[in-house]
Amino acid sequence: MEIIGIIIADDHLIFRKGLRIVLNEIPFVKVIAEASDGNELLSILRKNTADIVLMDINMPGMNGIEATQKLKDKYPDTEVIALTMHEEIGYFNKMIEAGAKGFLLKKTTKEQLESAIKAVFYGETFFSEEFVLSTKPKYVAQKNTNIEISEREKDVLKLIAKGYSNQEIADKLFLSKRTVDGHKARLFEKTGAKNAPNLIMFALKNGLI
Amino acid sequence: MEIIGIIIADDHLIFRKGLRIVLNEIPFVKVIAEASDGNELLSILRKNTADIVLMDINMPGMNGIEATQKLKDKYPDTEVIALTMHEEIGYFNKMIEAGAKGFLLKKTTKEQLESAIKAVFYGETFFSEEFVLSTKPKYVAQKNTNIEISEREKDVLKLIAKGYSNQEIADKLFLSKRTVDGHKARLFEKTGAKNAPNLIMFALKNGLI
DNA sequence: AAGTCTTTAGGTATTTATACCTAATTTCCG
DNA sequence: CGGAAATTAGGTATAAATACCTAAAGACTT
Repeated sequence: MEIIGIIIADDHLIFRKGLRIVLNEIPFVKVIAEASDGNELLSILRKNTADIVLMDINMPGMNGIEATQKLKDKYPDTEVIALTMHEEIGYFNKMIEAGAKGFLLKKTTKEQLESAIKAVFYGETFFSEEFVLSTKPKYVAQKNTNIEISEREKDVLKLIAKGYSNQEIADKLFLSKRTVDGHKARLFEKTGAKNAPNLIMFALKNGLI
Repeated sequence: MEIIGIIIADDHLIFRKGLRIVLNEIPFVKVIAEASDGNELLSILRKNTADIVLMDINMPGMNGIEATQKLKDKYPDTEVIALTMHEEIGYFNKMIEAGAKGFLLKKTTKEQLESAIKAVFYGETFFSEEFVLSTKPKYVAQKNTNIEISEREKDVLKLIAKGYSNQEIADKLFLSKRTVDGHKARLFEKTGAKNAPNLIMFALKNGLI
């Protein structure tokens, strides 16, 4: 059997180490590298080839969804298996759209990991049972509430959360106050929030900040 | 330096393995055993003595809070450091009451882990920064900046979060708008928030709503 | 090359929020 | 009972936010 080369992308040091140990126990698997966020992953991929990336979703800097999009764009032969917490199940939809071929919960077993890696390597998909069972209704419900917040809008959002006025935000980002007004108006429109406090509620509930 | 004996209690296989690897890199630490839930932990303690238990909160069977209570009851010299996900921050008080002496997020660093183990072993307490920032500081390091929010203020706070204007809140609570203005001003004063969005941030971080 | 999206920004008007005052009831605790 | 805190609310001002407009430059896609 061929050796399957794997890269781990996760911001948890402890999780990375543990995953590496478990993967080392699988004979046909070789761990090539570890990345602590999306940017590091892409930088590793410029020098190394991997068959599969085991990808966390919630990472600082570039998150798993964005990293998966960019990865599939540049290296379509490298497959992605998402490794998520139960709480991150809401991102299922986005990860699938980004190109992930497998989904496992972080409290997976060695056996399940082995099956998922084999399946995805040979062109199939693999979803852990817990995932399929607990996502189906949410998958449908999530689709129409799929909100895309641009980078600049996120910048503004974070500064609103810190308590800055539109003028102060404009000064910090070297923009006109009117531009900030505009970004904010678009945020209201996209999220359906009525005003700034409501927007913050929404953003925190949906993991936007 | 003495060798500090540690038991890991967590239901995640991968997390246990990773934690063991990281702990093995700390020279004065020895991992005695791993338990996958509270019952297994207590059964291990009947045959072994440990200085510190690194305890997950959310485990099947007996959870971390109950396990900590029973452990401190039978083995008062064994200290507990909680290792939690950010989402489990709400159990902070219960774990403290149960007798935990330290709190770390699961995405902790080796350095923080080392500091926490040393501190707790020598009779002190250790809380990771994120915990201190996002929980009520009444238990943490004698900082008595305890914020008391009255019932009426909480009512107003919740309606702000839902996106209502001061006038709308007044109508809903059968008050004058000026009264709502007043409650809000007091909330700003008490929390140190600059404005409404900032207040929502604060409230959510501190479990006020 | 055409079209879309993002980011930028201005005009104008209105609504809302916030600051800094004061002060009357009510409620609760020692 | 007495005093502190909570709840209520008004006056006056200013600052800020939000609602509608429009529009141009740059990035990105097909």
